[in-house]
Amino acid sequence: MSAEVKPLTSFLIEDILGLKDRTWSLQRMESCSQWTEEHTVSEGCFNSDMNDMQTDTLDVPCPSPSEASGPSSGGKQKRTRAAFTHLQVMELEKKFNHQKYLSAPERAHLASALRLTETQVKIWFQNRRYKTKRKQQTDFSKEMYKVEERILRDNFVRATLLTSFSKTYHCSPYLWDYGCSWRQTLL
DNA sequence: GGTGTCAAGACGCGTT
DNA sequence: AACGCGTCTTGACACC
Repeated sequence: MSAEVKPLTSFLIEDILGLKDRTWSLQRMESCSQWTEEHTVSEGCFNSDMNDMQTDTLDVPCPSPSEASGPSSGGKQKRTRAAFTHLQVMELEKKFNHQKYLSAPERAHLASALRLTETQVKIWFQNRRYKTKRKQQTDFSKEMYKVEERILRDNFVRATLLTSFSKTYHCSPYLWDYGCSWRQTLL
């Protein structure tokens, strides 16, 4: 790959995926140079069938704590956070958009194709479902807030108009049902 | 330093 | 008992 192309492809992928804020992602894209050389970012870079995926172009993720090598040299071991590559996240998202739950064989298949552990795939889907639910809840809350706000505003306008009307025509709006009706009354 | 994101930990629950 | 799930929290990391 030429030196001019690499940053551009990296930028495109980060821009499309909205992941510009991660410096490690750029570094990881460097190691996916073979992939960026041969493909453009669009639907169908990989076949949806994971059998056809180019697994050799996938970067290896940072080891999770459980996978971290060797016992700690006394005391608590520093927890490390695995950072999945763009390609791994892309494929996971693609699968998630297609189905929210995976069977055991599907999970095993996806895990081996993405070079992740089954647990990592399982946890990713778990977190992804929770994330979706949380977003739906916050969106709903925002919508409800807007509705309530509109109702309050409408009520205020109605009350103001009613007060103005009663003052103008000397009619107590609260006495209409008690014989006042639309007749003028002396207040 | 505060904040947002994300993988993983912790916990309780239901199912087999 | 083992497993997967939902839910919430934690710790690492990046950005401002």
